[in-house]
Amino acid sequence: MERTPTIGDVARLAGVSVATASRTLNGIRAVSPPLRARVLSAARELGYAPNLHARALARSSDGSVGVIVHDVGDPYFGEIVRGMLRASADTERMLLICNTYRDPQRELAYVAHFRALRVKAMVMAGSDLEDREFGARMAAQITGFESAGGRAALVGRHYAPGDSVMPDNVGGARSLARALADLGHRRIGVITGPPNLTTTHDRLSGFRMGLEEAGLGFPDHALVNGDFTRDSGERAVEVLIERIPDLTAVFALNDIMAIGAMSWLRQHGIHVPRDVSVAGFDDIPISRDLVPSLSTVRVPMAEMGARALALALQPRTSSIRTEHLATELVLRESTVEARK
Amino acid sequence: MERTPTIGDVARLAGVSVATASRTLNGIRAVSPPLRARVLSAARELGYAPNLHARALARSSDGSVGVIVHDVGDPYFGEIVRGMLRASADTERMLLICNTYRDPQRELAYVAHFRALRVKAMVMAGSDLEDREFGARMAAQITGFESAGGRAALVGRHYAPGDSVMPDNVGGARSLARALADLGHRRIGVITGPPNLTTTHDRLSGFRMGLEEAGLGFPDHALVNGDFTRDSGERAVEVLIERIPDLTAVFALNDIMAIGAMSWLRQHGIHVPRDVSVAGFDDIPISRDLVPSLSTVRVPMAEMGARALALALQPRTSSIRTEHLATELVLRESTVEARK
DNA sequence: GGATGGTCTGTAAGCGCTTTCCCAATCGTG
DNA sequence: CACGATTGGGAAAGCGCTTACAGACCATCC
Repeated sequence: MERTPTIGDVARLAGVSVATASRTLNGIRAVSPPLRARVLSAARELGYAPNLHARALARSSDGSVGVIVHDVGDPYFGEIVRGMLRASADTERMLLICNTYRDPQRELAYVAHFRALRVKAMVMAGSDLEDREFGARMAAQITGFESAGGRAALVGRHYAPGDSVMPDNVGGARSLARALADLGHRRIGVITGPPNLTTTHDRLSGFRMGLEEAGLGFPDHALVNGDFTRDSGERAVEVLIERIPDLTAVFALNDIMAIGAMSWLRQHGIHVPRDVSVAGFDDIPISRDLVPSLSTVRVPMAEMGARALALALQPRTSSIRTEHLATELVLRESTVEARK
Repeated sequence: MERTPTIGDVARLAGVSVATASRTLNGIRAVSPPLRARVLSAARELGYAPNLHARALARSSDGSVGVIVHDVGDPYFGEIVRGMLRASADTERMLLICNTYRDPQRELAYVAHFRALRVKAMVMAGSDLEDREFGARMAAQITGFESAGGRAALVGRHYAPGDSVMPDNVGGARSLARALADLGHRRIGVITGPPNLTTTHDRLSGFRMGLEEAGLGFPDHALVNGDFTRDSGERAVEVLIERIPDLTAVFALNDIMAIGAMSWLRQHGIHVPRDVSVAGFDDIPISRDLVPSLSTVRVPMAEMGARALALALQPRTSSIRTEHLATELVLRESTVEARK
């Protein structure tokens, strides 16, 4: 078990002081070519790699950015992360990615961890909770982080006190509602997300708004809670069909649940879209490859990630900035005219 | 821009030495209850969070584990990462996850970065390249890392000199080949992965082996290169159909490419499975929800991730350990008897 | 020729934490 | 009651790096 070489070893081998070695290794100009060459070759010879903790300590921040998402395995967040990675591909910048699995405690723990790591910035994606207690603690964390010089950017959050990028959930759901109404659907079931998420709230109220504009009402029993997972979509659609046997359309608040719903329908001999139309939200990559391909609302996930990262790396402005990104209705095969 | 409180501030406020504060905060060695209480309340009052870089420097390692995968957005790697996260959920352990997008340079850079961070262990998932130069450099990195006390574990790699977990690619492909042969398929096209990946190599040779056991040959022109992405599957199947118009089955070396292939076939009026059977490999979560549901070979991805992490956290043994995990043939709707 | 200024280089003081070493106080025991 | 054995707490020495600060050297200019 050898000792890892330090900058002191490099300096000694090169016959210079550690200061000179450090300056050379960091590319600071004022080092004469001969010394510079000696240092570099010494470093190479020893296989020297700087200890980043020591560096971060001395500089009192490493340049890395903390990223907090619900689950990178979920295509929605996967795309957001991909966008961030693409935007940071060329730089040396390190992204630290954490999954909360929607556990608020874990989320707070990660924020604390990132603060302890003195990251340069944090990006948090995923709807926040409509929970005062949680919101307050999160706000306190973020404010503390920023007042110590950190930067925070958010994706799709309303309440947290930081710069954010927001997809137009309300507008997207609204145009989807109108599209369904135009297709003649009158008995529409909705599979929601967790009731305390702002995303759920927004998509739902946009949808309701769209229906009302078309002169349609929307009974409470047409609403079943899901939790944004495939299996919950499967379970929810069963409840829906039981409650409203003559349903003509199902709107799931995200694509994953729509996939679960379509699977259940298919297994129970209910043809999509002939018997029941199905629509989702997000337009995750797989949606176009489903059979039938899924009608949905496209959310520019990768772009949201990239923009959020950019926001997080820009210096702080006096006012909080919010960038709104448009969503786009994508009608595919899974929605057709309502049967009579 | 306030100064972040340090352990010194806590100690001062509590009226004790930093040593006592540190001991209290780390729960190490008995500190008398009154002092302990004073320290804890001082820490709470100041909102103290230890600087992890300083801690890592003093302890000469933080406990974190570096994870290198091709792309977490790819369901295969997503599941592996999920397995690791689940296995480390209860611990304080931090996983640092990096995407290489199969860029060997980036992969080497990440390894170097993790060494510089003095991580406790690294887990690398994804087939390695059959490239001597790259292999040598990677081996040097890993050996260096381990001889400095680090631990390395690999998922699905042959050559790198570390403990590893390996799915039985050969066996899985072999039983799939036999299943296709049993269904009467004689003209089978194969969509491969990148030719220099060991995974490609193993799956292909297993498949060939299975066919030969059934007394079938396998012409070169029935082979088209893909790169494990959906779009490459789409392109490859087009070439295949052009070359062998009376094809009865297509085997894609992973599910994602099978999805692309099915999409192309569908768009060109070729019915799966009636006209052409399609099979994949991996059994990613979406595979069962496809229409038709996809026949494939199940690879226990999450378990591989969990096992690899466990391996990485166990102390090193004198000999290299390799855990083999079984794969399992999963026949679904996308494969049926060959048409005459 | 000495003062002036510029360019390199080295010395040393941190960055914030852990941990060894040591001392003082307390305890148990014959 | 004296003694070693324990125990709790503090001083201080690092961990490996960056970066003022200052000193050395050389060329330039009046």
